[in-house]
Parts: sequence; C-alpha cells; structure tokens
Amino acid sequence: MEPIVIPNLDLKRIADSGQCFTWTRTGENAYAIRAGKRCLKARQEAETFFFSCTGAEWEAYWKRYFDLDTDYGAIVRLADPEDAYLAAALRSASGIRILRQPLWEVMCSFLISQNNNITRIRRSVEGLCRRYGEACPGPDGAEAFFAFPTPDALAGASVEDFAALGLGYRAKYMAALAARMKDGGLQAFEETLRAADDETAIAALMTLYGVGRKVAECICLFGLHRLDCFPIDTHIRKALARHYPEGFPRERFRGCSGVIQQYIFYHDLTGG
DNA sequence: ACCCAGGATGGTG
DNA sequence: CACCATCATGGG
Repeated sequence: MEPIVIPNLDLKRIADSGQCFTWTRTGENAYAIRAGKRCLKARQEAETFFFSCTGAEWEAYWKRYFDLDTDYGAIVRLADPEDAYLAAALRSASGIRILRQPLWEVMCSFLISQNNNITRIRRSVEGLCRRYGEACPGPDGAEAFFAFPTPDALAGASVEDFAALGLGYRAKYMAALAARMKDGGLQAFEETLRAADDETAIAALMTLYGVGRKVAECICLFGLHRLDCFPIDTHIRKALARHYPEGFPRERFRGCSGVIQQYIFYHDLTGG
C-alpha cells in the first residue's frame, strides 16, 4: 500500500512500552510486527508510515490492531494542566497506543511476565514461537517467521519443555494454562470474558494458576482492550507513591485510566 | 557479587 | 486478616 500519514503513533515507543513481545526490530524505526499468523513490516519517518501489507489487509486487520479509532488526544486532554509530572509523562510517552493484540498471545506473555524483565519475557515468547509455532512465509518476500503457537500446540509441551525455554518457575503455570485452553477451551473462556464487566473478567482470569490481580489487569487492558483497567506493577507502585502520595486521581480518567497508567509506566521505565 | 524484574503462591502467626 | 519466604533466571 501507499505510505500513509498517521498522527499520534510512535512505533519505537510502542515496541519498548512493555505491552507487546512479538515485535522484532529490523532497522531504524522499523519493525516486523507479528500477530497470530500475520506479519507486517512497518517503518516510520516522522508521521509517515510504510507498511508491507495491501490496502485491503490494512483496512481488514492492521488499522484496528493499531487502535486507530480511539482518540488518544482526547484522553491526554483530560490531564490536569497543573500536574507537571503527568505532563512530562504524557510528553515522553506520546504516540503510544494500546494495541488490539490477540487475547491468547497476551495471556501467555503476561503469565510469563511476573517477577521478570522485559528482555527476558521477549526471549521466552520468541522461544515459544520458534519451538511450537507454525512456520509461515514472511511478508513481501521477507524471511519466514514463526506464528504464535495455538493452545493445542502448547498443550503438547511439558513443564520441563517450558522450563528449557527459560520460563523458570512459571513453566508449571504455562502448562496448566495450555491444558485448560486446548480443545476449544480458549474460545469458551474468551466469550465469558468479553461478556463480563471489568471486575468479573478480572476475577475469572484470577482463577488461572499463576494469574494474580496485576497480570489479570494486564490481560484485560492489553488483551481485551479494557482501557479502564489499571495494572499496578513495581514501577507504577513506586512512581505513584513518589508523585501521588495522596493517591492517583483515577476517576479523572474514568473509562481510560489504563492508558494513563501505560504512559506513566513508560515514562518511569525510560528514566522519568 | 549484588539487586532487580510489568508477582503469585502457600504457609504461618 | 497480615505478613513472609520462596520461586528461576538473567539483565544491568
């Protein structure tokens, strides 16, 4: 497709924002972006984007993946202009969007994420794909890639297999998750989640072995696009304690506080 | 060598 | 209820 102009989208910041672990950097502001069995080559120059897909594929899938229908400018304008810390966070995180990634990939990624660092999470997810994912031809004649493995493919692996990929003590969590989600279990579970309100969905996710409140909220925010979910990890906990000793005014961002959470997370991560 | 990482679990007081 | 040790493993 032809190059297109998209305001308020920053590939590098999204890639480094800790919400997706299936992007591969291929050059300066250029990435191979995978979702399921799809792979998109993307490159950014200022607000101009070069995508490898056809216009039809863009309209049918990737436009939604990048969440281009959500008005992030409106969310940013909810901030208190006198809140200097938040203004700085919003500035450094400008262009980050909450991707609409496949639920299953988000569930697996954030199951691995607990007490872990982003570099290692990415390596483990890549290992899952390389070992259990289907080999697919690359986009635009580029090199082949491995799709994210299905629940049934992962259900064929053992705890020891997952441990060998570097999952550590989380290997048993992944084995239990795959066992529960194989044979159509994922589709049924996803229907239940999508029909539920936020708190009910979080509670349902927390019944999974290895999923606590924080991971459940990450799955809701990044896997179900529930923008008012607000995962509190060690970065957020420390940043809020330092800058909002009286408590963070989530109600100011009703319906989209999770986006603000993501901006603060990124700001803290990059030295805020 | 040391502390930390997008924490959760199971046990104990 | 509230703590608290423990959990693998490598990044910085």
